[in-house]
Amino acid sequence: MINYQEMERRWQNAWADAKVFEPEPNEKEGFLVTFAFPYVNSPMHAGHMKTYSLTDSFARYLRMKGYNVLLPAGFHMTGTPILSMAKRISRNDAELIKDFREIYQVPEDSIRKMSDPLYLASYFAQDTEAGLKEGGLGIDWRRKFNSIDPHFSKFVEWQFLRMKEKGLLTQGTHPVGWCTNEGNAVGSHDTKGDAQPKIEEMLAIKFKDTSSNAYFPCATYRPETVYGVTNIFIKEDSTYVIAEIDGTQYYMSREASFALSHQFDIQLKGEMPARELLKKKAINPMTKEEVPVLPGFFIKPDVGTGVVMSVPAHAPFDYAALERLKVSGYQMPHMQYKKVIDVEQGAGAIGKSLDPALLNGRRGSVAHPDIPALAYLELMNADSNAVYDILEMATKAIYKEEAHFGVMTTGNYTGKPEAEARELIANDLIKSNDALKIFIIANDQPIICRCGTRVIVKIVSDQWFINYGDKNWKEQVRKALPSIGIYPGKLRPTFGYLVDWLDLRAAERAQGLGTPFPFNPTHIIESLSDSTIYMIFYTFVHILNANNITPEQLKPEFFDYVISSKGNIDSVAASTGMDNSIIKNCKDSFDYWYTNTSNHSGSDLINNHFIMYIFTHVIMLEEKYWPKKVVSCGLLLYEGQKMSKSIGNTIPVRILIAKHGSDPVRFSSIATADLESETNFEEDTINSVKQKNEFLLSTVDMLNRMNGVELEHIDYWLYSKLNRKIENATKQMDIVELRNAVTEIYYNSVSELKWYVERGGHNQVVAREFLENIALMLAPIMPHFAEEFWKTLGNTTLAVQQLWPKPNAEMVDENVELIEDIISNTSEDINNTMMLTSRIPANKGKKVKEIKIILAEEWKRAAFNSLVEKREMGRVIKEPGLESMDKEKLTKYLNQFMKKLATLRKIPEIKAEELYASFIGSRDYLKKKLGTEVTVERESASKSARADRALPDKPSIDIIWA
RNA sequence: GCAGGGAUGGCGGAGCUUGGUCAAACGCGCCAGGCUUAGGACCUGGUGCCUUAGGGCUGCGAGAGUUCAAAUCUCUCUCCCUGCACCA
Repeated sequence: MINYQEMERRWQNAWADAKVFEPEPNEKEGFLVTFAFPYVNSPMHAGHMKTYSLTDSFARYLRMKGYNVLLPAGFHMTGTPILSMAKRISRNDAELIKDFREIYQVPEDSIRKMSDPLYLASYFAQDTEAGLKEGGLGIDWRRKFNSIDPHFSKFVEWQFLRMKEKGLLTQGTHPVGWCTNEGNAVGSHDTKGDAQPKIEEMLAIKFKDTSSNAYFPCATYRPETVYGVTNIFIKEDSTYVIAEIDGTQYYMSREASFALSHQFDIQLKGEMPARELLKKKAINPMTKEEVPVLPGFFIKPDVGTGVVMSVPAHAPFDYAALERLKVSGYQMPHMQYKKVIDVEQGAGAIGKSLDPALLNGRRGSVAHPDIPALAYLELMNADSNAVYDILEMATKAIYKEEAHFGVMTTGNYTGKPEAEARELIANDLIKSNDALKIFIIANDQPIICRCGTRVIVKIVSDQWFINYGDKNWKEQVRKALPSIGIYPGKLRPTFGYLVDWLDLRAAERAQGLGTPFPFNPTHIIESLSDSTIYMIFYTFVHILNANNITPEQLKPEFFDYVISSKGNIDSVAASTGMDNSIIKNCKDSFDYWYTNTSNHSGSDLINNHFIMYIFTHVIMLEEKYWPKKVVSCGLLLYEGQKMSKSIGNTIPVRILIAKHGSDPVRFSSIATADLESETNFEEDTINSVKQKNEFLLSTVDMLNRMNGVELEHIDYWLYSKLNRKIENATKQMDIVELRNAVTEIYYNSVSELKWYVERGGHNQVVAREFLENIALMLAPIMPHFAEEFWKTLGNTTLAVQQLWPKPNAEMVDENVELIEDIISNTSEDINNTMMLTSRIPANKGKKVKEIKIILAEEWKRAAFNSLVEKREMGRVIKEPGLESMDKEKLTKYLNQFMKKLATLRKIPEIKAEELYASFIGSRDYLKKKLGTEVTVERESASKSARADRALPDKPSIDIIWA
């Protein structure tokens, strides 16, 4: 049994001793391979490790291909998740502490200290580093840094300085989810249940109170229905207030006045009892009609403004509320339900958007086409008394239907599609000051901050953005994209799309660890924005460290010189106080490593990190330093399930490695699915890998027993398989499809080796060559095992320092492989046939005495191929070499193919004699396999009645029972 | 809603770019046999349906089409997954 822990430590030490992973520029071509540096707010789990080991494997592959490869690593500590983790610890969050204790096995005293975000980050950084080392990643640790190191901050400051000069930073306002208690923006990691606040825009249309100067701000998603308004709804048992915005007074619910106070400058001018409001009338700003205010049972005071305009013809809730009021005897004026949108003009049909299962065949029989809201309810076999869910469903359906097919039948935009009219009307209303744009949290459930406060929308002003929407910038990126290798290639359209999609992006935040934003030092640079070109820093950070360079010395002109080749070295030396040689060293190092890069990350980062990485490189660097490869790798499932804390299956990878060893874990995570797919990590795979590894190691004993000298048919076969394998595996490794490569290198090899032995292969030289190549090709994926295997095969060098095998095309021999296939197929055919014929009554009680394998005569292949080519029997008969044949024999043979002529393909050149010799040589094998006497004969010499059935690639079989 | 990706056997998952060699790789599961005190592991064979000689039939989300020939090309439909931003 392999002791993985012991073996892996041994080889990790050997690599360290040989300094394999501490490269410096040399005469070879350099290659900088990076993975998105770990975010250290929790321990690394198997999902993270998948990306890292995949990157390591690719780096190892490139190294064996002859590149001088650098794989560095650092840690990401910027931003709020670390902060919010620390806050949860200081709040004594029982759930989190339990996870840290039980899943992550963090010691008690460390947990306590984790209320300090810096402690927490450095704890997990150390833990992650240890995990990466145990995983055997070939990382140059001399270059380690983290994103809040003062040296690195200088680099980020330089980046933002230059980006501002290029005009790529802009200021503006934008809505964010906001916690009023903590006073900061909240993302999903700040909320209970990790819910992402969904911010949506609504319009509050201003209906003027006829008896005062105040307005009813009616919140709506559908301003175009303003033409169909019959009344206004409020919640009669809620508290309303008079809120003043910019000198204008509005009636709104108390809750709304609070939520909107972070979007507008609101002055409260006192309460307004709902019963007073119910006496009022208001003017529809679009139609100038006077409408009453009524109580609506469904109004939620905490959504929008708590004031809603009622469009009973198109809104099932409005319709239901009015009808219920009528029934309850509420004193109300006569009103006409006005249909303002028609779907049939737009090729729609009322009810088309409803789930057919709900309809029960009622579609088409619409009783009230003039009141779509009612029509929908009727189709669902409901009416104004419908329960909330039914009303909700009807609302969604009508909304969808009308947005899709609706055409305006009233107003300024009569005849226009509803979707278009909505935009136009909204703009008109805002322009004429008849509406306000408001934002709401649109999630179905209220979003609650971890501190317990309900999250609202705040408009942040003077916020700095990176303007990824800049036209010229986008244009440059579009030009750069075709020359960037994207793996998997399938993602190229996505990247193209994202280039168009990416727009303004906040560049700074009020909270979190990180680099102060140079143009507003009370804020920090947003955490994705400080990590777009950080790979540059790896190329010279170790030089800075070794020479004790202080952060203050890292002036912008230093980075200008090293990265952008601007300025001259003497003046940089003078202003920074650094030696010329150090600066030159940094510049040379950057130039050398940055010409060939490959950046790897999980597929979840495509639409932020990856795309920002490309954008920023293109704008900040000379073309020769632009990205060369980006590799996105699919996520990881654990035993078929997404890793998630709530399921409790986030497995810290160190625990997995301690249990199984790194190589089996690496193999199971990176080699069992193709690049873009989710890998399903299963312990079963681990076990089967371990067994195959044991088998491979044991082949050495088998080798030692081999004594063949002459090359035989089966040896050529193994050579052929080997070289074909090398060629295929290389192709797959080049495009980072490790799974396909592994199928070739590992799974197929094991079965080929078994076949080789089973078929009597016994040439030590051939088998050793095969195994050595397997060992080398496994080295990128299971580096420790590969070393062990390589050594066991008698080598004293390190596999990691060997070159990747080159295929020898001349050793690929289709003919030999084909013959082997024929032998194997024949054996299977015989087996099947024996089974079938054993059931014949005539054979009852008998045993197979002998099996005759009868090989076709040489002319049969020629005649067959000629038929495939000529398509006519008549022309085949006249072929030179065939024209002298017995016509009857020839046509009888060809006749069997005529009805399938279209599907036939030529049989490759196999010499009948060669096939015969191979079958003769395989007699022992077949005998053993079939457990009976086997004779091989030529068709011409056979006395069997079945002899003439022999085909060129399919010998005739005659089973003799006795 | 918009965008991208997908739908293959009991399951996972190839193949579909370049239509035929595809009843469909590889793996798992299942069945039978061997080995074993037993189990596990391992080895052999089988695993759509039918079949008394290597054969036939049905089949790759649904439907239609192109073709001598389609899992593979075209069109329509249904369903599923992912993302939609200031958040790592």
